Parts: sequence; C-alpha cells; structure tokens
Amino acid sequence: MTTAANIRLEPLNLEQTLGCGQTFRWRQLRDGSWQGPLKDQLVTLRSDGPHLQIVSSPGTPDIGRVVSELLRAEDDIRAIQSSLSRRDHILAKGMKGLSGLRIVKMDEWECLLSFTLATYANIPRIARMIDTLALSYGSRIQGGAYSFPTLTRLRKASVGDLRRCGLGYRAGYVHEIGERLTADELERMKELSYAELRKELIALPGIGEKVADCVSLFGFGRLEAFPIDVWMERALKRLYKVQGTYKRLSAFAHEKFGPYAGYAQEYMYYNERMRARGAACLFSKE
DNA sequence: GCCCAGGAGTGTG
DNA sequence: CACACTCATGGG
Repeated sequence: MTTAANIRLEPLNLEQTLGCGQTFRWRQLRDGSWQGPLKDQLVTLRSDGPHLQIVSSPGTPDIGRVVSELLRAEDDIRAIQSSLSRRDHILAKGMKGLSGLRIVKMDEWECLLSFTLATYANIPRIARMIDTLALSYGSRIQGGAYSFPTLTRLRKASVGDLRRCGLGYRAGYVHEIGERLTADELERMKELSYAELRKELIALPGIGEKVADCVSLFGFGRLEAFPIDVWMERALKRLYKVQGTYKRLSAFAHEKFGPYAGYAQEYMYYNERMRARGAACLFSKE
C-alpha cells in the first residue's frame, strides 16, 4: 500500500541532483522516477515541471516536508545563481543549464560515514560499499529496502566484519569513528560554525579536508563549503589557472564564490564530469 | 591487464 | 611548508 503526495519545487532536475555523487543511495527506475531510502521509508520521486510527485508507504507524517528538507526547498536558486553571477562571469555561463541541480541535505551521520568510505574509490563502488553495509547492519524498512546503519548498530561490528563488506582499508576508519563518535556529539556539532565544525570533523580518523568539506556541505548544510577532489582540481586549473595545495585552492574558492561556494562547486563538479564523458562543455573561459 | 577512483595518514627533506 | 609513499580493491 502506498500513498502519494505532491509538492511544488522548482527548479528541480532529479537526475542532476540525485545522480551526481552528492548522495549514493538513490537509483533511477526504468520509468525515469528516482527511488531511495529516506527516514526509514523507500520513497519514489517523479518530477513534472514545477510539481514533484512523492510516492511512499504510509507511516511518516508529512513526507512532503521530509523530501523538501532533502532537496533544500528553501534555497532560492535564482538568488544564489544571481549572487554567483555577480562574482564570476565564467560560472555565470556554465551554470545556466544546471539550475535544477540542487545541493542535497543528507542525514549528518549517513553523510559523514558515506564520504569516509568515498576516499579513493569511484562512485559505483562507493554505492556498493554503502549498500552492503546497509544490508548487513541496517534494518529492513517499508518498501523492502534497508536503512542506513545507525551509529549504535555499527559500533557492534568488528574491523573484520566491516572489511568483509568490501570496505578495504576504510574498515579501520569506520570502526574507530564508531568508537569515538556519539549521537550527542553529532547533535552538538550542528550548532558549530563552519570553521569549528570542519576542525572537529578533521580530528576524526579517515576524515581530511576534502571529506570534511563534503560532510559540511551535504550533511550539515554549510553552503560555503567547497570540496575539492581530483575533478575539481582539474576544473580549477583549466578555468581559473589556479593550482596548488588544498588550502590554497580552498582560499581561492571562498574569496571567489563567497557564501554559496558550495553551489559553485557542484556546478563545476557536474560539468567537469560531463565533460570527461564527451558532453558539450557548458563553461568557457571566454 | 591496465588505469583510475568525490583521499588520508605517515614519514622525509 | 612540500612532496613521496602506502593503503586495498572494484569499475571502466
């Protein structure tokens, strides 16, 4: 038995938003809709112009509000793009076709662990590691999928157990994070400034500058965070002729893009990956 | 087979 | 500070 709800959310492109590597558990079905676990339910989303259809099992009150939080419905995309356009003409051109690409707001714990697993792995593999972890340590949810393992549940897994989930050397990091972190601390970290949050994340094993920025942006909703991976290094070098250490590139990005640097990053990241697949380049230096 | 991956930790110059 | 090396392994 399922229920459907409708909300207005625009602009929105589900493929750009859920399929670009911000979050790893959403899949596109054959009919084009997108399905993923959300708050202990398997939810299906279908975008139709300004309308977003939500199909889920009955149980969660106001599923529309939950989906609105995931897709950051409160973000004024036009205002954000306007702000970025005033700051940089290269980005002004490149982001025009990407207005439906929204930053997601993931659960903090799921985001933290997911991007810890994401070190030195490609996106299909990251998705596989998380799926295996959910199957092994998550709980069956409405719709037949498995929820992301809770901190408490994952704490009971040994390093060997985790390694058997295909985590490789990341198993040790996950185990130690489980021992060191508590739900209360995660709650407390929500109130920290970006600088303080970042520092505390980096203090955890397996989390460096890049992962801390991903978790700050996609988990804790800090839109000024600007994660820099190998794709972003290439994009920054190609478009802005800037290269060097993470600290240097990060300083450049924050000065250049300001409080919405996270959106700038996602536009550039998406474009750089599409470019590698031979798609037309939306950005140009002219 | 080969190369790469939404890197981080550690050691060295 | 910058750089080099290691870590394990699946995907393309």
